[in-house]
Amino acid sequence: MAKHTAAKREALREKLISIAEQQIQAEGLAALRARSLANEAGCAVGAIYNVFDDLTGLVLAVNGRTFKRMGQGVAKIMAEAEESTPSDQLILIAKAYLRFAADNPNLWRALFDVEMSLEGGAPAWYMDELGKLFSIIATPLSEIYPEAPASEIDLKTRALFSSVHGMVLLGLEKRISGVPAHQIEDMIEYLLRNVTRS
Amino acid sequence: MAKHTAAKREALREKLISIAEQQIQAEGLAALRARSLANEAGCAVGAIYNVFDDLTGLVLAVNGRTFKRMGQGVAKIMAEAEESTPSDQLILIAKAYLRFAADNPNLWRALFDVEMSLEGGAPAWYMDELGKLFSIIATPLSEIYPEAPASEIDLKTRALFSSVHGMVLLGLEKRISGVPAHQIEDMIEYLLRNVTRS
DNA sequence: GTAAATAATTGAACGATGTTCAGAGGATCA
DNA sequence: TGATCCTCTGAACATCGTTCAATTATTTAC
Repeated sequence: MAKHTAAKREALREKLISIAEQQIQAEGLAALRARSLANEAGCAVGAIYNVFDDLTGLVLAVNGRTFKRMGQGVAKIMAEAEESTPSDQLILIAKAYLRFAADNPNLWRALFDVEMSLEGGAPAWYMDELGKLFSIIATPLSEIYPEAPASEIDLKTRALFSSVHGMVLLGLEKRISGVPAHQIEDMIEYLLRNVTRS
Repeated sequence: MAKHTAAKREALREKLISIAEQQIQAEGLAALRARSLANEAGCAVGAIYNVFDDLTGLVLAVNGRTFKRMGQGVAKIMAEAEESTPSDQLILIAKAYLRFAADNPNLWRALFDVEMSLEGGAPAWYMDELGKLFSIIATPLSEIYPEAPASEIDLKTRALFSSVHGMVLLGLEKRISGVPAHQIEDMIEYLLRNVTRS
């Protein structure tokens, strides 16, 4: 049984991620507490630091799950929309993004609120996941602008993703300029319909 | 001299706001420390709480200044662009917003990062300042859509502001998908030019 | 002008927080 | 079985925002 400790380690890791996920979902990233995590996981506070560098590492693991779920949701929408026009596809993707954010507000916010001060920025898989999302957007965009070079498609992709992100972000933000979800849908529809018409 | 204490109180208030403003500008909102503030202001930590409810109150005061400066910057651009087409005006406003954010990244971020958990959300003057920004955007939009009812102009205003905000936010975010400032300008130009063409 | 009342200021103390680390305990391997 | 390694423990540490009894300054009342 040479793998006993490794298995226990992995079990604790998964357990902590699940508990943190629940906690963030229920109370938000800012409410995450090391002592409360250890309590619910049935371990000592120090054990957390044997599995993760710090709480940021744990949150990044939670975000990995969130990214995966979000990616699956968006990919599923795209699979169902093979026949639609590129413009409709973009709108469907954006609405799927909105729906995910509206259904998982705290987990979604944690994707962008986590403190990543150390070193050169986000970890590689973070950028990978973002890249996947971008490439899903780039596909219909390439159909709309068949002559455009890759650099231009990339710029338009970033522009559209950032715009939709902004509408979702501020639209869901109750304290600033929050609006009903159907209004956010209308905003998305207005923007994308007008940008992408030829 | 019945006003001595009130004057001193106001002086300390202004001093604290200025110091906090410097600190946020230099090191970011997260680096603000009560003890460091008191040190630089030459008072005890407790004195801060005689002038502000808590550090959030102080940050809100800093944000008030920031909002004012930003509003002036945008208004100045609009004054210079009376002759331009509505579409060009929108682009100039957005670029002024970008320039302000790029020139004052930490103060600009503090506008949205400050924790406003208490009660029903942002203070009234916060919404007022946002309303002013919205009405500046609504003016050229009303020219582009002269037949649109107010509710529709409002929706489009929110859509465009949120979109530009998103592009500036993610564009300036080094760790996620940061890009050179001129690329953000290109993104803004692409989006607004295409949305607003008739 | 002086005494009483009111307000501001102080800084040690409080309760949290994330993180660490010496010691204890269990797993692994020769 | 014994030696070695790794993990786990939880008290201790440094730091944070915030409080509050005591002290000092200012204002008011006479």
